[in-house]
Amino acid sequence: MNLKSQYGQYCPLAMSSEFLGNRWTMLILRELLFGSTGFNDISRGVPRMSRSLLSNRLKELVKRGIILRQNKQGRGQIHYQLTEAGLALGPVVFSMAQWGQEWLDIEPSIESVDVGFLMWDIRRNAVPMKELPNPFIVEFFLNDVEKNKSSHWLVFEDDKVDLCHINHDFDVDVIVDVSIKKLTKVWMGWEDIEQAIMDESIQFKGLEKYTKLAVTWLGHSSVAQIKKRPKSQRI
Amino acid sequence: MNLKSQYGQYCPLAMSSEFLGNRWTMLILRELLFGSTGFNDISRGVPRMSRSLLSNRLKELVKRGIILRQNKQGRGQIHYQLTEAGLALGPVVFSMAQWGQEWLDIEPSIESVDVGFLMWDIRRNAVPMKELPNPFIVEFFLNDVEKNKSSHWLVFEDDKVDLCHINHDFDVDVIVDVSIKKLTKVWMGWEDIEQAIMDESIQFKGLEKYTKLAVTWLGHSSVAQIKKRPKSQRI
DNA sequence: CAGTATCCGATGCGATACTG
DNA sequence: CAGTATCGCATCGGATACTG
Repeated sequence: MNLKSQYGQYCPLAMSSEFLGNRWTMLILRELLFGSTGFNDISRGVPRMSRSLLSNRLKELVKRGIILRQNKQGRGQIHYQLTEAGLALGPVVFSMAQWGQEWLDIEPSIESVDVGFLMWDIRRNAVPMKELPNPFIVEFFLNDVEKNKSSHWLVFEDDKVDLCHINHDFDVDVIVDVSIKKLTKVWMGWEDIEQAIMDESIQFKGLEKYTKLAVTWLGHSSVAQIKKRPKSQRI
Repeated sequence: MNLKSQYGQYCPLAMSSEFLGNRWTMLILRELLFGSTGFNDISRGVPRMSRSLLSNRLKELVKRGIILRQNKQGRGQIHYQLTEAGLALGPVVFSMAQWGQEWLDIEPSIESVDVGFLMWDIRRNAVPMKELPNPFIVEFFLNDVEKNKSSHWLVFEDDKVDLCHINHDFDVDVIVDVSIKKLTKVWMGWEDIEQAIMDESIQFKGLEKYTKLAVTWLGHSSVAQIKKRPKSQRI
């Protein structure tokens, strides 16, 4: 962990960049800002990051006063929590995400979407609804993904949402049949989900009283409401 | 220059971080946003960056659509200019600087201030005034800096401000006698300049009609108006 | 669950020297 | 002024295996 100044400038931008510019750090902050507190939860949000590096980064953030490492109720349950200064990084993280959503071309990013990451992201923003049974179980069948990774289950229970990659003989209420690229696009707000339902590139199979609410309980990315620039202007 | 995706996430934050997180890139954007267009001007804003690396970064930014490289009026005069997407990064750069100004402890950053960088920064924000003669020449004498780097001249002429490190037998109007740490602090808004004038830790020597305007023509950092958190809360 | 230790290859980047 | 080419070290970080 490198805490010494690389830039040698008193400029606050330089001082902030000293650690915000480190590989993975912004993404870790995103996870924390979205509410993850456990090591494994954070790790699932940055699946390509090695756990040892995540460990180092978390230590650095503790040392810098961005997060606290707390051992709640003994039992090795560690909680990472943003300090007030860490919480104040929200606008920084958000402005960078907003710029990306507005200006960046999407094509490169959907070439190799990590299935696990997408599902974990969906779990995070899925919306429990009182109109749904308890539990309410949704199976995602990603029809263009290799077999052993193509099925995922979202379990709505007691106002929480869990994610599972293994079939536990669930009593599935709704099946979502869609390609991973299409799912990414509609969930990110890059394409209109109503249109995708119309042309059946995404299909919700189950009782109509549940499928007609799909657009709500599925949720969407927290930047989905930010409009992309027209294709010709993107970079 | 690495344009391939390191994070493998469609998340716009990850996509943006792919290049905004690169060493020096945010500082280069700061220079461009503040109006530098030439290679050497940009380079003076990032004095510890090697020129070959700056060259590479600029190329990358061109490739990504953040800046344009234009050869104005032939004659090898190259201008780097932000595209619309590049300009839109202003809020990102600013939010990061703002967070740093608000939350970061200043002590580490003033331990080893680069004199050249500070003077270049001051030049950028100095304010030409109609009440001043033309030219108006200010000598900075940094009384705690080694002799061959302690004197700098700011030349206000025709609504432009130039900086010089060599004594050209100037007709100096005002001499500023101050330590580099104190100058940094007041210029960054970390300490009150009026107070520093009172206790004579900064001294303006010259005709009173010019020295009494010093607080104005000296200017201050573009984040100086952002209040720091009380010392106890800083990190 | 929440990490740590070690290994080792890739590459980032600073230094230096050179060009039109 | 505006770069480019080359060298070589340092460190970053991924992979793997192990721990309480």
